[in-house]
Amino acid sequence: MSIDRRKLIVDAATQSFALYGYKATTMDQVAKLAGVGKGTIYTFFTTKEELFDEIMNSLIQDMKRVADQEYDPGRTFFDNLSRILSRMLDYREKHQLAHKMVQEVRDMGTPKATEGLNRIERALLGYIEVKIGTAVEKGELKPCDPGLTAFILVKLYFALATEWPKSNEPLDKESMTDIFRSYLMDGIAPQ
Amino acid sequence: MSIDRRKLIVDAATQSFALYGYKATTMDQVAKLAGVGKGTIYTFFTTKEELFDEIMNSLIQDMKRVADQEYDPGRTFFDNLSRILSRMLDYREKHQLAHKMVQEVRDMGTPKATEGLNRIERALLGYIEVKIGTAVEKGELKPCDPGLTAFILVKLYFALATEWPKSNEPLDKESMTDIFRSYLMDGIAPQ
DNA sequence: GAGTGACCGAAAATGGTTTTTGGTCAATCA
DNA sequence: TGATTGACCAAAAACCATTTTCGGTCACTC
Repeated sequence: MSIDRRKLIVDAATQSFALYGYKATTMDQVAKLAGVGKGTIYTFFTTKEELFDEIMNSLIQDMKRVADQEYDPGRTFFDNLSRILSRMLDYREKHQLAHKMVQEVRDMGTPKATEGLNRIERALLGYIEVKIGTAVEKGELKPCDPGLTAFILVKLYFALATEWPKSNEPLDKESMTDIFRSYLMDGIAPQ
Repeated sequence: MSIDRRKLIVDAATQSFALYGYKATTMDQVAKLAGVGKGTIYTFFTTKEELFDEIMNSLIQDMKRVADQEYDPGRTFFDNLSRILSRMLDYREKHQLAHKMVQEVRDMGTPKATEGLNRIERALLGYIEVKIGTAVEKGELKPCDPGLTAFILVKLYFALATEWPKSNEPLDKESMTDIFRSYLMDGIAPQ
């Protein structure tokens, strides 16, 4: 059996997207990196977009794996939540491809990269939504709309982690957990 | 006493900024609209930016006036809060100049327009911060960092009002108030 | 028949030229 | 004589014709 050309292509493309971003990686470059003719790419993927989509799928799967690693059923919902969200933020910063996407969206607004980031966000929301459903069942949370609750928790976490520091002292992980607990678990009504 | 040229200029500039945005209004145009020579503008404002800044000051002052109008000391903190925030959102949509700024930032990212919107946001945060301080004093809220709390409340409100509808059914004003009450007043911990 | 790379049209980058624009200031009022 | 003006300037932006790049195809090769 000959070498797996498909894998060669996907690996080369992953590397190129991570290094140069979506817009700046060319199909010629991917072909050369993979050591295959350009035409060969098009026997596996009909367009550059489709190739990118597959790679984004893998990225999302990987993030899910990492999130699962962080989850500990022995801990409370909010503890797990803030650890998972913190880990996801970290992933976005440290993982080469994810980081490049963020940068490309910020600096050039490439539509396809934006779409990719949106898919990641939707996947994260879906993931948290499930965890919320479980927490509600286990009685760790009041009954609530899991979709809406996921949205609130994720948006708030990201706003605190990325926008708050723009005009204030950054919050460390523990403060974030405390804030989440006091504002969202207990509420800020007196008593 | 001759006509108030300064006012002529400010009015003309306000109209032009509202109609064409920051980038697309030229000092020549403002001069012509105001019916004065271009040089005259520079006897009152050293740069286009300074002229714009003064107009933004007026806008912010006006928003504050509108917010104050919405405030009713007889109502609860959360009721006032969500009515004020809803009114501010509405203002940004309906007020010609504010609306044009939002559009210009979205479509072209004009730095000076972005700065203007940031100033508005900071002013709003400051305004809410004061209201929170009062509410804490009156015992309507637990003691908390008013700056942080204002950030959380405003960010969450705007996310729910502008981002949530992108992939969900929009929330009407009453739902928003309910959400705020149940998530932030009472918290989502059981009991 | 799997694999390739020369080739194609469309889109984007390039760069040199023209136009616009924020800001100045000598001339001109009043 | 101090307020007002608009021709003027340099720098930035807009334009536009030309070239280059790039995603995708397909006749050819092995």
